[in-house]
Amino acid sequence: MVRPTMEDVALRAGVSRALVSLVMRGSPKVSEMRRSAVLKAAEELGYSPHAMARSLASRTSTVLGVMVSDLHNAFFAEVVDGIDEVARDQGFDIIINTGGRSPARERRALESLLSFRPAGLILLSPVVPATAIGKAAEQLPIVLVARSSRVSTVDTVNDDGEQGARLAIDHLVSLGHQRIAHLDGGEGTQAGPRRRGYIAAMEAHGLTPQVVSSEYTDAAGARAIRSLIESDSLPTAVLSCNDFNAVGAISALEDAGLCVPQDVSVVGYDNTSLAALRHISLTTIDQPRAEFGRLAASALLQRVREDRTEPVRHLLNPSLVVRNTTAPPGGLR
Amino acid sequence: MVRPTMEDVALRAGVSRALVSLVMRGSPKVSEMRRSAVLKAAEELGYSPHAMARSLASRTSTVLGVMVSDLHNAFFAEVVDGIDEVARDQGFDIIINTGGRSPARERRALESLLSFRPAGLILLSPVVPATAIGKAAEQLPIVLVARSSRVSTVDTVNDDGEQGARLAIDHLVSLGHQRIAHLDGGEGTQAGPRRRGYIAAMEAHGLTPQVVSSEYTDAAGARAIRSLIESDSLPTAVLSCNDFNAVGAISALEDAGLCVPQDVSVVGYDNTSLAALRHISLTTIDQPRAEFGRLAASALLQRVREDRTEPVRHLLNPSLVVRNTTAPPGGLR
DNA sequence: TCTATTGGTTGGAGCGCTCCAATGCTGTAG
DNA sequence: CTACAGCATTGGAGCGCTCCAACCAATAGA
Repeated sequence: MVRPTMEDVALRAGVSRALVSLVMRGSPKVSEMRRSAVLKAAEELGYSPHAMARSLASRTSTVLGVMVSDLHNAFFAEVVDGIDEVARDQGFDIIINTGGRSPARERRALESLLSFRPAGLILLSPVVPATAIGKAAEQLPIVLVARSSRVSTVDTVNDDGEQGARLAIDHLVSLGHQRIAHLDGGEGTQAGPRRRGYIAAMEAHGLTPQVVSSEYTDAAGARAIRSLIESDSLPTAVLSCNDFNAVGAISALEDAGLCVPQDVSVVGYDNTSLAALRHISLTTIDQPRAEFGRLAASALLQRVREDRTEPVRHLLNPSLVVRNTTAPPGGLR
Repeated sequence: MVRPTMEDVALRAGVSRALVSLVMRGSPKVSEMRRSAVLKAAEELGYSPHAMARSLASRTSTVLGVMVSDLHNAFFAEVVDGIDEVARDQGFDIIINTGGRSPARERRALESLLSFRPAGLILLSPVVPATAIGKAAEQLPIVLVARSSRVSTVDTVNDDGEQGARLAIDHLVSLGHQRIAHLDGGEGTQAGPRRRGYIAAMEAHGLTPQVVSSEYTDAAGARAIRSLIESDSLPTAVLSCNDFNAVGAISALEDAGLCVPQDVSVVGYDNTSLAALRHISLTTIDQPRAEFGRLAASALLQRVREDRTEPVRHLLNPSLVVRNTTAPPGGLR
């Protein structure tokens, strides 16, 4: 249960501790002979450097902290993939912590992450108040994903929700739809831009927007559809606020004996793994999630290594993924 | 960008560094007067202790490392919730790292986690070779979740896959099914117990097992069903190795013009959020995921704090969740 | 009065490492 | 034969903290 130290390796290899340190950091100014002797000794002892001691001594860190607001959401998993890719590439490790969707837990997670003195922090869709972020930003570089900020020490990476909604509407209109409702995400993150984009796109096409209040869940999507059917105002196409909502909408439509997409077309948003399931095969809007992660990590590393100080604001373009839930209205082809 | 140290606080409060240390650790042997002076100075300076320096000096850690083999799988999110709950309760922080489903990345994640010298490690369904785990177990306590081990220094938390499969078969048999196939998970974790449980349950009912080779994906589930249809050996019910596989099976059945559950019943395994979607509404086997996490964290902390040395093997009981993909065979009701 | 005892406080050593100035060593030029 | 690079190597200081033995009143007991 006790790990060997640099001293142990040095002793075994018959060199000084400083030399072992040089070898471990891959310094070129070490003779091949010593290097191999040290590596051999380290191998035999099962030695690996103590990251904390290293960072303490060097007053630098090769760790990026990542706070994920909700681990249950696969959206973040792909962002983390992107972060991981870039970080690993540049010799950085990442440690993740989760905020569990509550500001209190998130605050604690932030504290915990900070106590490791990482080189920087990436916050995925955090819900903590802006002041807490601003305060942390005084201590280290911070990048926000899926949340905006005006603090100049903080970089942000977001998708353009308005454009995403526009893509969906353009697609539906090009299929021949005129009556297109939007099942709205209410207070949910990013619901605002999507709604605005929907309204703007409808008006640009000379059509009347029809916003139906709903939420980011499949139950809410089903409820919204039922209310549309009851009030006899079912359109020929629906843009849901996200994929879950869309799946709920689809099942409510099928329950009512309607066919998707022959009777009603449905478009989701987010392109979660759900949408790709052959059983669902949902037309949806894709956000470049891995790209979010890559950009976030790159932005952070620029601050860390290149001392950039002016803030970066990435606004990425979503894209349309056409699957089997959209077709021309009235079943015509 | 430079954080104050204990020295700074001591200076400001007019006391020694050691006293500040005592206050920070909540020692009772500090006079009220000094304590408040120190806390005030710390507050004013925005001081918070440096976790790494602390752990280096004390040769102990209040951090638990968690390696999640696949962040995309919501299964793990709930386990992490359970871990987090217990750990936080006992004053431990957790740091998460992801293996990205590849042994190489997982190995790296393990290394990275170890370099922080946490008090212990929880590995969620790891795919690294047992030897790597055994080696790590020489350095710190390790708990494995959803993977078994014979190493005596390693604790394990698993669900009883055999029992889960039995529950599913009993349910189907009680509905009247006689011909029930198992879409097998192949090399996947936990596929073995589930297969064994299926075979044992079938034989216990005097029925002939029919194991179809498949995988943990929806595409594989669909493929398996198509092969059954082609070979004209489609049973009246199917037990899939997991929910994804089941969803693939369902869509292949529907593509073939068959109705679920009227023509064929389908049971999944895992009770992922997918299964609960009304559009899918899958009968499946639930594992107590948060309980996995709680037990794993408790087991680890017992090793850490109470020096337990004999291994613990938790085997939790899964339960059947009946939804809308199972019914009596032949559509009879 | 002197010695124990106690509760509060302190300086110093040391955790495992990095960094730096200094050292030894070879080889080549003066 | 000395001088001087140039390179490989080393000891020591120090990162921010904890831990421990020592210390210092102030009070209690003899």
